[in-house]
Amino acid sequence: MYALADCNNFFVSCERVFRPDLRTRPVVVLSGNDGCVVARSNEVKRLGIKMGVPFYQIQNEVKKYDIVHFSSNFALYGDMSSRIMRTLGKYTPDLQQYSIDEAFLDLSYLKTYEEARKVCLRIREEILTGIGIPVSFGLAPTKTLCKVAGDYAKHYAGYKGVCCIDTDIKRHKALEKYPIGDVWGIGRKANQKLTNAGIETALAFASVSALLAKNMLHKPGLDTWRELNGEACIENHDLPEKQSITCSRTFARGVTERELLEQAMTDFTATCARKLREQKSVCRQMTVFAHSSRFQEQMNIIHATVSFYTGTNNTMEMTQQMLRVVRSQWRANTPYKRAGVILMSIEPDKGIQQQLFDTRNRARDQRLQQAIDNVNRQFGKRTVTLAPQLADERSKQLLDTGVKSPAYTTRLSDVIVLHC
DNA sequence: TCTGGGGTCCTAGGACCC
DNA sequence: TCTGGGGTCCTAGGACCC
Repeated sequence: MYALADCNNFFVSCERVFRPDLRTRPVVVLSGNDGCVVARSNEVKRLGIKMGVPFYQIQNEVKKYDIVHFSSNFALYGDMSSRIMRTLGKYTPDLQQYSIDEAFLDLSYLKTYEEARKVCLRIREEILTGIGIPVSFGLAPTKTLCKVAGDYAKHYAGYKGVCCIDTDIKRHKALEKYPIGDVWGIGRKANQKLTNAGIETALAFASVSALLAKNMLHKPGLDTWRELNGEACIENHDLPEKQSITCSRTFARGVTERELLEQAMTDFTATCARKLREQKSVCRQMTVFAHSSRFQEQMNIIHATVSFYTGTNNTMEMTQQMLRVVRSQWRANTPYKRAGVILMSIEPDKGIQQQLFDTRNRARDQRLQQAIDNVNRQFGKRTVTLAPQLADERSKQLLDTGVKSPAYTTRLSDVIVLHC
């Protein structure tokens, strides 16, 4: 027995906690550079504005309906998320966080679905009053069915935020009206394929033979088919350690100055390496990329994957390699619009294979890196940086974000003060 | 003018082995 | 004329998720 806890309109809800005046107004939260809509209030959803639509394309609606917009504030969303996850964790021995605003709770320790439903109602109330975020719950024997139930909980007020699929009759009724394309794991391509074959609802898909499901959609599709039929087979892929770590950005404008691009990418490399050290890992591969706008006809691309013979998490070593790639592939007069660094082949930092002809003094590298990390942990992330990372005004403009709310819960100077 | 960022898993096909 | 059979490992790219 699983429960899916899913925050409603999460980023928008976070903003509204500290701006109660916006509770009844249409609100959107935007991606980096205020590019796309990544979260919408119910009022905005009702206007038919789609997830991921470029913000500039909806300017008419913004004016007409007086839509309020925010740039993403991940310091706020991350902190609100961890508060919610802590609360959920009190009610299950096995909490599987699935995304910033969703988690599966294993509730098999409870005897009946009715008991589980009451627990979910109680958690919902606790989070709503204690943290201020509305959460919907889907209860079912499989995670895919939880997703379906969660959807019903969100869209029909009668469920009071908790919907339960615990009998075959309820499963039938729920899947009958559920479009196949909305099922968790069925994406654009699979949806097209299934609708072409006349399979338009989740129930229609669940009713075909296992063989047909597998032939049409391979293993992932077969897993979805099983889950819809009540057989739990999507594992708790608890991956405490990331298998890849990315830091990438689209710039506010095309960057033609090489030093400026190097500066931004040194920052990306440093962020990736810090995350790698935080999870006590090393990597053996790093992909470095930068390219001009993907909406232009001809794209100029910097792209290379560097291998480290000895697994590393050292910012300086990785930065040297990153700069070597950028300097050898950089082309003048190219406006680089997007760039990033991806770390792969990640392993625990214990028992790294040493190399006979290693030219680096790794013990010394590590002491220096630790010293820098200690200073930065105590005095702030950018207290000690590499020289190419030195931020100047131009780089701030590159990553400029428009209207960001204060870091209400993570920066002392932004805490709201009440004068009574 | 303007179009996000960070992940996972699966599969096919190549290279290689005996 | 006729050109084996059974494996493993790695990688790139596709599909999917929020």
